[in-house]
Amino acid sequence: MQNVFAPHDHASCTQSALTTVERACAERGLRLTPIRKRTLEILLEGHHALGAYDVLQKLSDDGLADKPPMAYRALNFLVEHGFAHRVERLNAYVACAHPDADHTPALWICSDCHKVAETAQVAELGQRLGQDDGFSINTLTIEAEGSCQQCRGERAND
Amino acid sequence: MQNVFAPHDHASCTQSALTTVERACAERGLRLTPIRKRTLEILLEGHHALGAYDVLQKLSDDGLADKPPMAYRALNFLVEHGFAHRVERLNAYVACAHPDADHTPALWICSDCHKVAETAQVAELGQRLGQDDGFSINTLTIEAEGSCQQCRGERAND
DNA sequence: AGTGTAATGTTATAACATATCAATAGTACT
DNA sequence: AGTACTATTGATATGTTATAACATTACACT
Repeated sequence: MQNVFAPHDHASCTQSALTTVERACAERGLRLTPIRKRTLEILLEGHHALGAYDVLQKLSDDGLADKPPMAYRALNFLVEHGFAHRVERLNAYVACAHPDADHTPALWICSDCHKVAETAQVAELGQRLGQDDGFSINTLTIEAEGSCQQCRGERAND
Repeated sequence: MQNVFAPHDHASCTQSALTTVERACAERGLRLTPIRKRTLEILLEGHHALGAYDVLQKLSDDGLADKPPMAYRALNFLVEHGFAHRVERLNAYVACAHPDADHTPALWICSDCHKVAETAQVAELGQRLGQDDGFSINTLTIEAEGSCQQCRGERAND
């Protein structure tokens, strides 16, 4: 998994995510309807978290949806099936960087460039944390705000 | 640190938290004004997360505050100084179970009894996670939703 | 065509949060 | 005590995020 904070070929990055999701939907009998697909594309435009109303605005520009529930439904579909993540700290959403894996990600939110990256699976870690307290975890949220290597590097050159 | 999910002497639990916060404020030159103190007491009434407007309602019942900013100011004061935590997943607030330590807690949210517990410090763990990605963490959020031992035990008896 | 289910469309409102400015209370100094 | 300073509170208005509830349309299967 490449570092989303670093410069990269974003077009191919987007395309591969889209293809992966399309395949996953086909396999699982899920319908990637126009609204849902466009919502995913919108989230994939950058590695930034977008609020539901930001997404709605773009959907509205495209004439696809113009009421809050429409955006929320599409976003919830993507989140439910692991094609996007909700960023709790931002009340916002990001496209998933590797939608083919069933994973509990840790999200890194750079407060400088506002990009959001995710790590590999950390579910195991959570289970271990919970066990100490006899707590059985359904869903785990790990999010950090800080600064990415790229932004720290740039600040050093100021 | 005792298990908040388990039955316990809540009066003394509350009292000791209150005393600890009072002492901390005295030491650090912070003003635990009536609104702030009452807000803490409200959060301490149970180990549940309360929304800002729930808190506001109670403050209003006591004639202490009746406008949203008043509740938010008190809550933010408590959170800033480590006397309460914001639960991102719930957009809600819990009293801190050990307000004397500077800590990054992991919060366990029982979806059955709705109590919220916290573990000991997990900041170190986060730093380690972040390092792998060259990410420098300012604040770390770890929250899990699941079921506590007590509620699982009770369900077994259904 | 008829039925069941999933998805979309629409209205209204609930729930959460803050910007801004005015008034007041506490505090520190002369 | 009086003044200046700062923190806190009081009040208005609005911004932002999210969902309940219900109607309609599209699709899949018989």
